[in-house]
Amino acid sequence: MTHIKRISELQVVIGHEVTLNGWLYKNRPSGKVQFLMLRDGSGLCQCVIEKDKLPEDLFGQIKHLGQESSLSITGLVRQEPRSPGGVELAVTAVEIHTPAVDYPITPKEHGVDFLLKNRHLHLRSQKPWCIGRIRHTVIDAIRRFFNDNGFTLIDTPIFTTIAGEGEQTLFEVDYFGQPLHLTQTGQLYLESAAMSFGKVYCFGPTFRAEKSKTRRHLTEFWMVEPEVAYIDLPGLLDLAEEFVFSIVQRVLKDNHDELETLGADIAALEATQTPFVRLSYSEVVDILTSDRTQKFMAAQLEQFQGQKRMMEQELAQIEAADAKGGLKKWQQEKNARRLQKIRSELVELQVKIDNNPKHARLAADFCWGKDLGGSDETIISLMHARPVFVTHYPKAAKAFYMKADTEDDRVVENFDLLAPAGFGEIIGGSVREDDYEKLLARIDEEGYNPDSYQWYLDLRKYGSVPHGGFGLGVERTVAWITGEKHIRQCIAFPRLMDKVYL
RNA sequence: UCCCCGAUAGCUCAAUUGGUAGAGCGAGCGGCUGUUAACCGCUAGGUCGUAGGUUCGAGUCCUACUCGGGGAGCCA
Repeated sequence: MTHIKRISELQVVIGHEVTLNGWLYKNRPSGKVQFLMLRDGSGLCQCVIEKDKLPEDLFGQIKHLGQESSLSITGLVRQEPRSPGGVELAVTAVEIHTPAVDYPITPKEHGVDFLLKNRHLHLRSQKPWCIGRIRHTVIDAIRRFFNDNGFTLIDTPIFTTIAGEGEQTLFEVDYFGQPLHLTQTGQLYLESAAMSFGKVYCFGPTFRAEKSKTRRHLTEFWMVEPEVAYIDLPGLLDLAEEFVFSIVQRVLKDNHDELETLGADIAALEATQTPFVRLSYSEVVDILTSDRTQKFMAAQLEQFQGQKRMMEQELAQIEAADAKGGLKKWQQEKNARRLQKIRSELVELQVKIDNNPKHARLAADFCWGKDLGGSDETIISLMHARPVFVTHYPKAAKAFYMKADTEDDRVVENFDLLAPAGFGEIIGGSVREDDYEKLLARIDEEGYNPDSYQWYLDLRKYGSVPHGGFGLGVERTVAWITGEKHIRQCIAFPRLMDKVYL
């Protein structure tokens, strides 16, 4: 009796005959034996076909199958260390569903633009698949954490009537003639829910119309936002710390293989232990403008230039060897591939070398009162091996609803969490202003219409309590954990500024 | 909006100071019983992003435009 199995289940059915339903990832015919790499969505498995085990015409047909042809393969499961999952299938029967011809994405390298234009197909490749699995774990860990800690899920609206932090960054939609906006945060709605349930969270897509074309920005991304009644800033930091730690632990436990395939820095993730670093904004300003930062940047520049020299040396050596001649064909080809790789790495390195002095200058010239720029966050996070909390930003640089610090009225009780190794901000959060008069004054100062905020002000009228929360960007978190440079790889169908592919 | 870089075969990239467009991968055919981005032989595949200009001659130089990448500003 043959059972249909998924590749991820094969370890427990060694010695049995099973059927796998999947797609051809790679075919290596070799005379009288063929190695089919099959993927079925749960993993990869090598299937070995010996010529005399199948009808001759079927064996020939399989030999000419293109990548991504859909197949059902039946065979005996046996241990084989040379196969990706440690087991392989000794094939006894093959059913071809749909042969594929000229699949555009090959196991070789492709450019960013090409892959995004073919995102619907690229999703089948190893790298997007691994990232997708890790994203799934991250989201599951997020829900588990809040559900297990007494939080109630509240689904806040996508169409919103009021802005969280300034209206110029919102997408406007025509709602039966009335202008509404796509949500950029569920926070204001969540605050009212917190007064009902105590501890709540929302989780969904969020939209920003900012003209930001960087590796950290999407116009549509997913954000989870907890909001808690009766909490202060230290309480929020503890919550965020425990929360992020739990996500990292879950990914390490559930997705070790995927992290390895992606080449993620597993040791660095394991080193992400609590407590995280805690700095105030003012301390960060001191660090940025200090000699220590200038030395740090200079050391980094020196390191980049050292790498550049080494690469240029290798380049020259290879070119000299080529010019000398007498190389075998395979050596020439190997050299050509290496040259190509070095050249593209040199371009990337040169950008870092060019940017270093600019970023060093931005840091040195930083004045108290400005919001931290992307490069400033990068510098601070590069200087620390653990995530860094930055607290107490200047009031003027932050949103109207943040509570002023009781000791220093110039700053608010807020925090950002910077992921280590230069990834930058993954969380922004704050204690909310809970005093009716102070909040009304801030709304006036920002020039907003108080009528629009009537219901929000009501929360301060009826049993107001200290409360606060934060938002964590899912794609940024996934990018940090997986080691991806650009967050567009961390969502299935990314929406970029001025660019929607599919 | 500004700055830098780029656009050559299906994909990734070469092409010496302007002189007959190449390679690898992929595709097709053939070979190989243990392959791991396999290997070996053969074949097909191009209006060099678009438009104009300089020149005996332009992939290469000049101008404009289109598209893409990176960075800045702005922001999660």
